[in-house]
Amino acid sequence: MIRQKNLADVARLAGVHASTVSRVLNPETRSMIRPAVAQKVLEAVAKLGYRPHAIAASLRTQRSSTVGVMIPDLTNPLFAAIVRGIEDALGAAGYTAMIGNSDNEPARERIVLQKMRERRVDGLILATAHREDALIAECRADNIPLVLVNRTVDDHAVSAVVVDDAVGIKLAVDHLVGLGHRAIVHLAGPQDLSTGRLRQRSFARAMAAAGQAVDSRLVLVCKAMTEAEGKRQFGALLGRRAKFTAVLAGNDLIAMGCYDELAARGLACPAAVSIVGYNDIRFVDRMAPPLTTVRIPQYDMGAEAARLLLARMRDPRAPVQTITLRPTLIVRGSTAALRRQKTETRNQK
Amino acid sequence: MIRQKNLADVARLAGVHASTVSRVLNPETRSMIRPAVAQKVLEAVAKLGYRPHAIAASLRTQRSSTVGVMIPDLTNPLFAAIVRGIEDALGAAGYTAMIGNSDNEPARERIVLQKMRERRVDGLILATAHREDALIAECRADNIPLVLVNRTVDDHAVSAVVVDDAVGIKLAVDHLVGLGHRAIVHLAGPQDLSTGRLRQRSFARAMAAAGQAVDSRLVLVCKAMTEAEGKRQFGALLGRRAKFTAVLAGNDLIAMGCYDELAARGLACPAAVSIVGYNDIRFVDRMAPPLTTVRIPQYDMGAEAARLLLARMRDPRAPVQTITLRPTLIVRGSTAALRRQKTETRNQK
DNA sequence: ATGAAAGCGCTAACAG
DNA sequence: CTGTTAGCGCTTTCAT
Repeated sequence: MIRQKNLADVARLAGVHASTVSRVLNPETRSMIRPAVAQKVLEAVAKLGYRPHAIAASLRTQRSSTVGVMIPDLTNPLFAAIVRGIEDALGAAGYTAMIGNSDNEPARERIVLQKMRERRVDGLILATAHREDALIAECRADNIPLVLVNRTVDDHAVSAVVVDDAVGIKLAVDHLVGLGHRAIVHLAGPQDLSTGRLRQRSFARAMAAAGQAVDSRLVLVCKAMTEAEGKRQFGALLGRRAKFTAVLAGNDLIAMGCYDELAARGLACPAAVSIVGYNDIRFVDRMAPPLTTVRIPQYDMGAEAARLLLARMRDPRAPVQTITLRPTLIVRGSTAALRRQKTETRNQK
Repeated sequence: MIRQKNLADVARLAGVHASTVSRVLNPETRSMIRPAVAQKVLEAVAKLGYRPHAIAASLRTQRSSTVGVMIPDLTNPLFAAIVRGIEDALGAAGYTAMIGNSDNEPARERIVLQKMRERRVDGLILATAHREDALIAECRADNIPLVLVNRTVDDHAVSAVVVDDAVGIKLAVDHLVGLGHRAIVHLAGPQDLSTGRLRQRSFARAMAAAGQAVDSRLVLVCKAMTEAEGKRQFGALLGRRAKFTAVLAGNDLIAMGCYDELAARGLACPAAVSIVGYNDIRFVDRMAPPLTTVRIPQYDMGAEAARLLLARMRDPRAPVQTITLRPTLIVRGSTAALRRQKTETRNQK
């Protein structure tokens, strides 16, 4: 690859000094230069096909215009949607996202974060928060602008964009209770995640508010928010012949795991069991049956997180705040009135 | 944010020169330094919590260790999977991916590419190739290491990792013909994309090879590989009362659009129409009905593209090559033998 | 085996 | 309004 043109090359051709070229090219300083000169400079730029050297500029300005975005896994549609929201909002402000996948492994989290900080990202958006998170504490101590998305930390010492899970879970529980369900299973997410924990607590509260007793044997904690783990836990429950008529899953993937386990046992949803998911990730509306789930504004969460971070990067003393977005219930085919499924439930063996 | 530690800080504490610290920290030059000194340096590094300044290093070495990855849309599971493959393979070699979404808009493609080149990416992986692509021609002229993935260009002047669509389409056609289908629709992708074009031509050839005449009225070209466009084209076909019993869609999303249109008209798949997709993106196995489709090794395509690029970046004279991976047919519930659906097809209005 | 010095390309005081 | 100058933090030749 041949040497790219630099400011000096452009300056020479335009018959001005390099700093003049720099000023022409920077919108902030453009007005300092006489239009006639600016014109000449722009022509030289075009003629040489000059491209600014962002790395050199970063070194000089001590700003990379890059934001680190760490998520568990890009192939999870939830995070893909959040990332798009982040990228679009950052891009509009001239920032670029540097994306890293942690696969929910703390070791990888460290590596990814280390790499981002070596590249001197101006800020971080993390979708990987644990309720108590040493890595996040470190970032905070180092005073790097930081926003969490989807999950948050227990001490709320960091800005975050989350969903009102109390509302979301209540919508789901009331829907099921309204359909006549009483024995409702909750397949909670990991309890070291704010989402897993809050949804579980909200489940208990919502049931109480609906005048229903929670059977603690019907609350199981999944070790991960995955289909495999959902299937495993739900399978264990079915294996011990628990009595129930509906399941509220910690997220859509866990709900998918329930679908799998039901299929494996020849049971039908919603005929034998009603199932509600959480998040409304892409494609769950096309499943068999279409999944009733709690919709959260995935793209907007990302965009909002980016905006929060942008504000923080502009003004490092911007206040820590948690933005809580409202979820909505999307009723589809995976839930049905108890009456209709009663007989078939008895066939459960 | 307080000033981060630099090499000079570490050097001072360790009582050596900054260049010595640099040599200790670089695996390539580590052996130049006496172990005792290296030890002292490492201690100073740890004590100060020194983090290398990747941007400064990049400016000096003229290598960013970053690769630009442009895709149409991250929320399309096909590209999310490809990106994961790319990221994992790049990461293993110490490179980072800078991801950009084009949304299939040429204007955005230009902007994204411009940004990547300003950041001096060491190479590019593009999943956005058009059969004739001016942007790619530019990159080639500028001699930047470049690999295409999924799609390629007509002149094959650029390295690429693609799928053998002739094989994939033939598998699909033979499957349908084997089920007794004769009047088969092909909803092709855009003809300015290698995938859209090649799959359409392969469809004609595979039909011929199977001894079937292609009714040109049954071949429609979608303007985009999306659900909406699939639904639209398929709807138009149904609107004009075309006679057919099966559809081979240009990709899974187009197939989803067919599902939508059938549902809107109260027609059943596969009872009224058999449908085959392409790509086997995540979740199509859970649709109603589970989609019969051609599986392509999405993650591996990404990983392979990254490896090709890494080789090219190491040795700029590495040969241009196209790697063609084999697809497989995944038979699920969206296809059925003709006999069973015959009567219902007649009910089509 | 280590230090000294230069310079990657840019921006931002400062000078005029 | 434009030029001069210094320096961001690092790597790498060159010297010792």
